[in-house]
Amino acid sequence: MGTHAKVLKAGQMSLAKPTFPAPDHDHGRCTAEAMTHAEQVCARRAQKFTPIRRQVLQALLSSHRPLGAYEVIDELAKSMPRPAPITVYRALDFLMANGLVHRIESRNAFLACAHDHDETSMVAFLICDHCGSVGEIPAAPVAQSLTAAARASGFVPKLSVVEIAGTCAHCRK
Amino acid sequence: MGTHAKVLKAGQMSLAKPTFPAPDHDHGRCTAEAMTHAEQVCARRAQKFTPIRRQVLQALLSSHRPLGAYEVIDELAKSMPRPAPITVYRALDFLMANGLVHRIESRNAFLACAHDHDETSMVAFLICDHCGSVGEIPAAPVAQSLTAAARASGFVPKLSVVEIAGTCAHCRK
DNA sequence: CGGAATTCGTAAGCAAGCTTATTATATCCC
DNA sequence: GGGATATAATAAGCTTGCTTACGAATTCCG
Repeated sequence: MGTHAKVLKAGQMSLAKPTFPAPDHDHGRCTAEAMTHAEQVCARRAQKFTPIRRQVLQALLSSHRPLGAYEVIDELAKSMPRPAPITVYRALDFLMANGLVHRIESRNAFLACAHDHDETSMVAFLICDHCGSVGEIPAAPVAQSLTAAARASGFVPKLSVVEIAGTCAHCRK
Repeated sequence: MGTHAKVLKAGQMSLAKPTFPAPDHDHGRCTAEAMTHAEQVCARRAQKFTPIRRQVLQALLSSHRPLGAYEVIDELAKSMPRPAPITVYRALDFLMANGLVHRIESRNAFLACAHDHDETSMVAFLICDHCGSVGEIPAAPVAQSLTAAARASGFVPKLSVVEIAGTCAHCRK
């Protein structure tokens, strides 16, 4: 069997790129794009994109797998004196506050947000149990029905966590 | 607010209660019910509802708030020699395997399942940021659309985590 | 009864996640 | 320049979540 180079049905939602990164995609370029996007976001908001913040984001971008804080530290340690936890946590807080990084609750881990999705719209995470990589899918319609159901019981939703574990297309062979 | 269709198997009670527990509800009775339900489930499945398992469930039932493993230990320590972590984790595993307890991923905590909901159907959790209590809402329709969206990108979902943080009706005053 | 299987207790330990406290270094802006 | 403000580094430590290893107790069942 050759590569199951199945072209993903692009008809899905309103997302240009495939929601799941192909294992052979041009990762260098995809991280570069994410970095310039981060720069733009920070510039627009007059936030300082300092070296340590940049390096933490870079570490997270090194894969499409969520990394625990200590994994980030290990990653950074390869190219600089090992940073203290607090240093990394501060950078992560900053990156999350600016929508550049997501926290994957069910894994206690952090994921660089690869796409430039609308900040207000909700996303769901697809977490592959096999290769560990994570895809994002827009979950606006889902969010709507969830929100409606929640409100029906007098609950005012603020933040939603939708994380789905399973097997991604590339590992399902 | 919509009345969601209740398709229940014989022997199961209905989901007639509000999804969120009122602060002044008859908690003694609600835990008693949950205990007898647990007994029935265990009996039906020929599982042993041992004292320690019973006590762990009781501890979780002491509030509608999810408790961390160590909080459970603290709770148990009030009425017995402090149990070791492994003891509690074993009981929790058992209770989860039998659908009597949920794990709240975003909190690393455990919650006694108050209602007797259909085991196959999916639930979403509403977590109040203020009082910490948790309500459950049926999320079958949501699950369906999520699953469909996931499959569209070649992903095969196995386990879904839907946890919504916000403010409950009783704290919103 | 007596062996097998399940459950429980004891003891110890480890890694991850996150924090507090304090001092140093940039950066901004007047 | 120089004070105020934001950011980072250093150092230390705490809590929680969870595990391994192993022996004792209990229960099941032929």
